[in-house]
Amino acid sequence: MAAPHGQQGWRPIAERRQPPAAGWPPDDNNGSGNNDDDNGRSSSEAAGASGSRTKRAQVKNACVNCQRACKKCDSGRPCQRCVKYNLQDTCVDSKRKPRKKGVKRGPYKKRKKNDDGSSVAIPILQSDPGLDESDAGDSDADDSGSDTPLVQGHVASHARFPRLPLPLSHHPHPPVISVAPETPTTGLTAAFNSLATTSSSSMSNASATRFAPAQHYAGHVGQPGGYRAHAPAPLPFAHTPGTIRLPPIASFDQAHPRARPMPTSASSLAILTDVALSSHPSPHPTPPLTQQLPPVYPPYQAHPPHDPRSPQRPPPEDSEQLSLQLPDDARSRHTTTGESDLSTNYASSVDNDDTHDRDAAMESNIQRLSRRLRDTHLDQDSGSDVN
DNA sequence: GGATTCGGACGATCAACAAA
DNA sequence: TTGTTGATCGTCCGAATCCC
Repeated sequence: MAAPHGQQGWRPIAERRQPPAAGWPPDDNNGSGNNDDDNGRSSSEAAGASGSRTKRAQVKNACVNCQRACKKCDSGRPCQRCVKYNLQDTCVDSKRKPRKKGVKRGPYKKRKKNDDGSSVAIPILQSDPGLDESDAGDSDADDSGSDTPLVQGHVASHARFPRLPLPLSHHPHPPVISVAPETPTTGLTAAFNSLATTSSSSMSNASATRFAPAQHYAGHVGQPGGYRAHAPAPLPFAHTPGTIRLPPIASFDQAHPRARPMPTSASSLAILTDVALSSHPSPHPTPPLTQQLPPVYPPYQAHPPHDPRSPQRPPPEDSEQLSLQLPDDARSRHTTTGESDLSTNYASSVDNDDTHDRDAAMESNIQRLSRRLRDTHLDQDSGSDVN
């Protein structure tokens, strides 16, 4: 984990660019000779002896291996790092997803002319007195009244594209991040919304009102096409055998401490269920969820993601899970629509039949969990005030 | 000790916006 | 039409952790 601010070892970013006294550079670049940026300068040089911070050089397009490892790449193919790890065969440019179009941006800061003719931006005052100036013109999660999505601004790439908790080579099945890519208009989300409201009743009102509909994630974590090769795109309520995967809420909360949109999704149901069950152990134990539900692989894949490092991966044995796959072209169809409305939902971008099949399966799971959750509450909370 | 994970800072790009 | 702004997407640093 990254050391949080204030912990030993943390340095300001600008300071981090300064080479430590010894052991520099660490990690992959250590002694590999590829510590030079594209301008031929070493990183320590680039850090700037003058004290003024210099830009961090980055390649236009990292190769897929470096991208996956979040490590420095170079413009050569194969790149130095791939050569070092004997990955020349797979050292190819990563694909960039096209930028979204039609995203509404709200009013800009008004520009005011200086005496010298130059213009300077001045912030637009917001009608909400609770917003300080730093919020003005800034799409924050608190600007819930705007037509901009709740989740805006920079979100750590790992929050947007969660990475695998273990090396792929250690996974008998690919882990799946569970984030709902559907909108509240679907039966699935509607069902979950009601459950979320119900199950959050024991929370404080403040917490409960922070529940946000699923589309607040839809433009980011739940958006098809936005997943790294090693971070499979999600299906609602997907899980791996042996464990239910939680959505990257912790990451999201760290990135947006003021905006905590609880994802109203099947994954949140999993969280709520886990919380409820852990705090209110049922007197009627049920089998583990993972024994009740078949493994679900991410959309666009008929098989688990292939890891070049572990060539032998058995195909999924349960054919039922394949019925939950999305058509191969769902992704491209979605990303080429150019829809400006982020509520354009994932489900609507795929065939209705597929959506219905998927929703039906998902709703079945939701309903099962809903019953469990409610039963648990009824068993344990009878007589207590859950309002 | 090397490999991997992962939070998050930082950079590049470009469409939306505002002013000329 | 042109310059500015800010959202989006990508790179990769570096600490923590894993694993041989």
